[in-house]
Amino acid sequence: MWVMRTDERITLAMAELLRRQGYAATGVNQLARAADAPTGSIYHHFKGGKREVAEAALRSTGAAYIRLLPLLLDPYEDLVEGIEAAFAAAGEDMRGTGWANMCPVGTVTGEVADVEPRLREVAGEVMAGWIEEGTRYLAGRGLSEPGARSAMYALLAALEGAFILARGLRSVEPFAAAGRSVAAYVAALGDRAAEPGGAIIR
Amino acid sequence: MWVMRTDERITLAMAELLRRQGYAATGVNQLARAADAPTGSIYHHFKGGKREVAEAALRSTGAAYIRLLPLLLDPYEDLVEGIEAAFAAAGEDMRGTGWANMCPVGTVTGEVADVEPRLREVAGEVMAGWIEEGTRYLAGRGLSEPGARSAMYALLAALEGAFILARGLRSVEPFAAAGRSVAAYVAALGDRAAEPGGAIIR
DNA sequence: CTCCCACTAGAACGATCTCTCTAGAGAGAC
DNA sequence: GTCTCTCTAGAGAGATCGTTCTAGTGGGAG
Repeated sequence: MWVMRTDERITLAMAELLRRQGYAATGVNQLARAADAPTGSIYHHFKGGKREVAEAALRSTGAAYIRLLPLLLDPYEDLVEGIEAAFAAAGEDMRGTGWANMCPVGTVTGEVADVEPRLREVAGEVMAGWIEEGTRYLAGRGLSEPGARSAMYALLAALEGAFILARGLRSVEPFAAAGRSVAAYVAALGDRAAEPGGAIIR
Repeated sequence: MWVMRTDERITLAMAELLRRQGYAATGVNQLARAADAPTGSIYHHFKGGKREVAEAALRSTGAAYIRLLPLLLDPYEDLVEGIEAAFAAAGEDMRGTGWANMCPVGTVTGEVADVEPRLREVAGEVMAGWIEEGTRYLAGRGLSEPGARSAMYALLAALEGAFILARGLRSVEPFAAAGRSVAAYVAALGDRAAEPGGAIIR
């Protein structure tokens, strides 16, 4: 049977801990236990220690998350409808995991951007990548480039915020409302793009 | 000259630290230094220790934040226009503070909801209060009650998410886009409410 | 004045933190 | 077989954590 490499196990365990309890509250010993690896192995694979593990975890989950965008939206011919459905799916996933499945990138950014500047940088790079890829995707679905970019900013903001509200309120309602809001925005962008005057800029 | 009570100073310093570096990364000694109070005084005023101080900080900033809603939106006769302006103002405030002025309620919720259940509860109460008061306000501005509630969920989600994105990306663009998105949603709700058929539900 | 009590002040405690260090296991080269 | 090198394993160092504890200060009541 194939087994995961130790450094991958460590990265994955860190990502899981980050999204449940953040960076500062996660200890190296706890990480070692979760990854089923001794403390020494962590420092063997990640000479930068806890921070370097967190960087790797942010990058790896960042890459995984953006792949969900086409995965969730491709099945819907109507983009607006797809967005509402995607938000609803995210909400159900959160409910199913006991309101724990936060986005680690958002959690870490909110938590220690000042105290750990390197993590802020990495999170910023991941987010910028999301914007770029997401903009390309939405433009491919018919939005103007500036409209797609703006919609992507709005979508990510609504999504990250919905995670937080849902976690605090223990309700999927924030996801439902955020989805309707972003859908309305994309619909408005599309309407205006379809007008005789042509595409709208903002 | 009037001086602030010690417990108020402690609460305020905690709120400031929470929104800059979160709960876990904030130490009691650091809090004492920031509040200019000895460690003993903290435990005299807050027998529950660090957690109780955080609870007080969440409640007090929660009450302060919701007051901003009418303060920012009342000057605008057009609600949709006011929402865009309010988001822009929040973004500029964040830029002006070096991208540090997060919402402590959002930060703490994302960070330690699992590890500190009591803080999650308090954050949930604060958020629920925001929804209630905000719904009343938006209904007073002409939205149907269900529409106002949904808009409030969307507004808060977009706002909390914009804080995070702006902090990571060091840009006000997330606030601008989130503002446009929520504005588009409120406009759509209003349009439909103004239709001959009457108010829309969702 | 004395008494009282709210509060200040910070030393000290045990636990826990990140990180380092030494010892050895195990696979592949020769 | 032996040598080598990567990785495992966890004990330990040194700092810092949240909290408790004792001592002392200062202002108002009687």
